[in-house]
Amino acid sequence: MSSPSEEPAWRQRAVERSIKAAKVRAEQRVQRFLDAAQVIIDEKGTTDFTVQEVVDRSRQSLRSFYLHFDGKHELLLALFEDALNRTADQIRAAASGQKEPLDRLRVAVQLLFELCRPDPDARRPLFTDFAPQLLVSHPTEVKVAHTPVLAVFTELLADAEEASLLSPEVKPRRTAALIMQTVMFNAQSSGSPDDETANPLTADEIWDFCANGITNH
Amino acid sequence: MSSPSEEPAWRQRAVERSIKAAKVRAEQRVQRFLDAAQVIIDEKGTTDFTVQEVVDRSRQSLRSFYLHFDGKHELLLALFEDALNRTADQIRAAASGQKEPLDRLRVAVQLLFELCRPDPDARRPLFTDFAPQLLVSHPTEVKVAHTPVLAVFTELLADAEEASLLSPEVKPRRTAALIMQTVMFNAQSSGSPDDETANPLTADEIWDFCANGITNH
DNA sequence: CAAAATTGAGAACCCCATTTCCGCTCTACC
DNA sequence: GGTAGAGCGGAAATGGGGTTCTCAATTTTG
Repeated sequence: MSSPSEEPAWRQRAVERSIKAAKVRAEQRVQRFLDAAQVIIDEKGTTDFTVQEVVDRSRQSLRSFYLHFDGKHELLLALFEDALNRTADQIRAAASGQKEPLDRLRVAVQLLFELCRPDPDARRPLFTDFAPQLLVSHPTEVKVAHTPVLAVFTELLADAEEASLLSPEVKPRRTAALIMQTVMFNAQSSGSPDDETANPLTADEIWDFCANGITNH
Repeated sequence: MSSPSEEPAWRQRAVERSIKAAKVRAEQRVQRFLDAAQVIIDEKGTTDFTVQEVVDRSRQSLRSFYLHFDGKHELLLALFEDALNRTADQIRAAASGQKEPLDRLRVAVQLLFELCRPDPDARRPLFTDFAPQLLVSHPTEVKVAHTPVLAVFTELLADAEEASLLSPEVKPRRTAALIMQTVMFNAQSSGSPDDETANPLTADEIWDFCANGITNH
């Protein structure tokens, strides 16, 4: 009786109009939570905040928080997705500065590497803290969040393939995922650039590794 | 007066004898905790156990647990180290079955990949759960725990280098770390083999990636 | 304006790691 | 052989944090 297929269009529209206001309000509240969380993260340089802090900062209530989010993890995922979207844009922009497909790819790899590297000064614990944390608790959602960055690399690889710059067995889509994860994870466990330990992996090294492999041919 | 330099050797020995028994007892208790934890992990196929469970299983007490371990993380690290030691041995053994240096390396890469891949059937959540979890909380210790596996790959790469099979710019030690992490991390986020999703990365693919890179040369 | 839905403020609940308290037992040392 | 002390089991207590619940105030809707 109330199946969508039997709902007259006019009713749909009426309901929607009625709901729109509420929807806007809800979105505003959600945004306030997100903004508050982002501010806290920027301040503390870590994702070790409590839900209570976010609630206080956004001048709302716990009740409201759990009304809009399924839990803390959804908040984290939302922030993570935002960050990855921005990152994807940033990488795309940087890559577009190069003419040659392989140069574009190189720039993309090196930038992603620098962005994911843990740097105590730069305030971006999204990758160094969120990623591993969420990867444990919600691997599927994390993969989805990676999509925009993955898309950039897929494009870049497709371009390179079209220019016959890649080995014939390289499949752009699959290799894009391979490269992205290789770069991101290796960046995270390479000490920060100013670390004195023996392992400050460089962006060049990782690019050489991805591009040329290790064999002597 | 009680400085070590003034302690006569006979006293040192006497004390040591006296302490040895206690030490053995302590080691046995520690081992019972470790065994209990391992059993629970094997049963549940996850590392989501509580300290209380381990205590009950080992028929000891919470008090005793915190007397022997600084906290849950030490227990996890201990298990993780054990697992990585066994893994290193296993890889070394498998690799030794091959004659050619590059074949040994390939076998090592492929085996490590399979071992780190999340397989619901195989009971080894050490890599899929521990690693990310500990990497967040105790990155330094995790790196130390990786040492034995890293050593295997360093040897294999050194062999290959000696046989002039590697590109000249490849540094065995650094590249070993690069390969190990690339393999481990990519394995963890590649769906299990029987997964229907589009991304069941294969051991061959990751080997090709590491060995040959992506460029067309 | 009245009914209904949304919020706020805060207490309450739960899970779990970690600590603490109280006896008991076994070891070490005289 | 006996006694002080360390080691230990059992269980209650503490504490941090996420999540839920209660109730009254407020806003939105009709």
